[in-house]
Amino acid sequence: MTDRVVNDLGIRLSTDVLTAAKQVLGWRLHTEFDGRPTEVIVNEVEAYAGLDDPASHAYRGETPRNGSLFGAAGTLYVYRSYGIHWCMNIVVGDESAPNAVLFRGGLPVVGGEVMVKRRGRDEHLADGPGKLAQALGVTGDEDGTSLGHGPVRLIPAPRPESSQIVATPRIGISKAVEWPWRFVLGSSGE
DNA sequence: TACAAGATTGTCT
DNA sequence: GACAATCTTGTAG
Repeated sequence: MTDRVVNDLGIRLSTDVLTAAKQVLGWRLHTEFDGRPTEVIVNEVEAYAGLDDPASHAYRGETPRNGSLFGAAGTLYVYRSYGIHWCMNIVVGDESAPNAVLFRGGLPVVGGEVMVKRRGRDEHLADGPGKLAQALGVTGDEDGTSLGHGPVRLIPAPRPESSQIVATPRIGISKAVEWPWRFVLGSSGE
């Protein structure tokens, strides 16, 4: 195994981005802003392999925009999508391998009312990367914070059976679209 | 300095 | 099913 203890998190996470992506499925994303906690179970992710992945924001090297990607493992990378939405990633590589796992969706378990208020609707609360960030109240202000002790935390959970993990091609990208690096827990994604 | 593209979502037809 | 919204970054001239 290539697992190692991730900075600040006190958890073991593989440095291999594909393995790490499958590891975080079933884990919980917890945020707390203004004393209002929210939490979801991660059920959809995508892997981005930094310098080796044409679809990754890190592919062209470090810029002010993607600087967090080149930070320590366990760092939260938040970027603006299409000028409107925020999307959340966890960095799982290191300075030389800016790998990241994109959180694409989750199941609300805590703070449902808060998420409904933030989203302005009571369904489809977190079934997309932009929706997930909005439901959890995450914005660019949280970019670069630690998922171990920042306002956004990742909580490990027992790993689901591998038979419950479905691999499919990634969505919404124009490069390396055929790589099956999107992982969905159960059959909820398709 | 100007322009094109992007890891999306919500609304309208 | 098709398209508009919206803004930051990267690239070309």
